[in-house]
Amino acid sequence: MTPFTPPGETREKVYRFVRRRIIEELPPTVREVQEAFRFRAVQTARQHLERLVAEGRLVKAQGKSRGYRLPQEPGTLFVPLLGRVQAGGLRAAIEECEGYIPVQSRGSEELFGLRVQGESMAGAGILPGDIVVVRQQGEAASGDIVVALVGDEATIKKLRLRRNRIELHPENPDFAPIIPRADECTLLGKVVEVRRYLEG
Amino acid sequence: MTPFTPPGETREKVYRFVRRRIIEELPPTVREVQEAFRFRAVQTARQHLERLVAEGRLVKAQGKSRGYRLPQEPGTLFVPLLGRVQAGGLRAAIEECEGYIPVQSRGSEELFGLRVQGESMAGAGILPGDIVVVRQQGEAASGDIVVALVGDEATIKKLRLRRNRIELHPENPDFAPIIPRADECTLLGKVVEVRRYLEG
DNA sequence: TTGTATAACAGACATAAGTCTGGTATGCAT
DNA sequence: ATGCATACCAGACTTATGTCTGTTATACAA
Repeated sequence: MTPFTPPGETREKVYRFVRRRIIEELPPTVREVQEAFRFRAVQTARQHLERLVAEGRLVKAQGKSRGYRLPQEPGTLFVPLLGRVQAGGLRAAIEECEGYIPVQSRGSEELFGLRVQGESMAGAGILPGDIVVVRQQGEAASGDIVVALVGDEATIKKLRLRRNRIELHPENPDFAPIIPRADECTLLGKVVEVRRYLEG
Repeated sequence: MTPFTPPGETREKVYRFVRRRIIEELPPTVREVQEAFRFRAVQTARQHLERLVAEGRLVKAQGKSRGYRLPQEPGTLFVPLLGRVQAGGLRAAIEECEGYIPVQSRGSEELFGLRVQGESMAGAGILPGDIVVVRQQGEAASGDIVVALVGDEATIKKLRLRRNRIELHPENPDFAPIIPRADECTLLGKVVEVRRYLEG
């Protein structure tokens, strides 16, 4: 009645199935697992699931339907994609955003996406049309790639902290560093991700 | 018995509650909505939910538990992130993936993520450690950036179609083009997106 | 052999959760 | 008033889903 299966092999497949389901749509019910693997008994699916919980590979909410979850969720959130940012208005720019893009994040940070204009960071692999994902913060470390409002337009540069001033360095020999006065430069945030869409 | 509530006000709150629950953890059951709003009847929660479905702000899977979902609005899907792909095994590599990343997609395509190794595409802004998102397809156009299995390892190059052969061009003068025999080269897919995580 | 462990099955029970019928109260337009 | 719509409540029915008890089969080690 029971064709022999190597220990753990089916459980491994069950784990992958459940993980995929949790990430892509909805955690499966015990019976959905049963059906996916053509088990003739619900209990077979349940045993595998409970075993995975015991091993710490899944966690569950006792008695709740679709209660199986991954131990630590990836945490995806949608951030506004801005076309450009002009003087005074990060707030305004977010209001008038082009759309939203999915980003993985621990959740408590304020992020936005910004479309890159110009070649000044080409040496760092940041090209015109790329999208940078920016975490809003008022300070950054030397060497960070940042978005700063200089004059009345936002720009992406590498930050250098000097004795008593800051410098914004392009990564392209055709461009010169910017050395702004403190009162004409606002740090909007730090670039945490770069994206390039090659289609559409 | 019924303190008057402005039309639609509660429903708006229900919508926000459900949306938050769907995005952050798990779609709520009807009774969970009921309890969240202290409705004394399940039906009250149900009416709001069904109304939201009728308005197109939610979709539901009839009869299934936790069946309320957001309309496919963001069109986001999670694709497996592969460390490396070796001879024969895109299937195997997907089974043993490192994790999943969120990608925007129309849905019907087979995508995967692949970590970049080597400097050979630096000229196109594709650097070591970057992640390329690849759409699986057996053919591509001249000029596309593709992932191909040459020998026993996957490589990322720009495709050139010639009379009776193909060429795989790096974007870096330090590397030479690859001109594979047809039987030793398999096209895995086309790069549709490039990502670089600057933190973690 | 015996005992133990894993994998799977059979059939049920209990509860969680979706669905339904009918009712009350308030506001608004006719 | 009458009719209609919205918001809400009561209680039940049905199905989905989690859980339980007990059984069979195979592999392996003492």
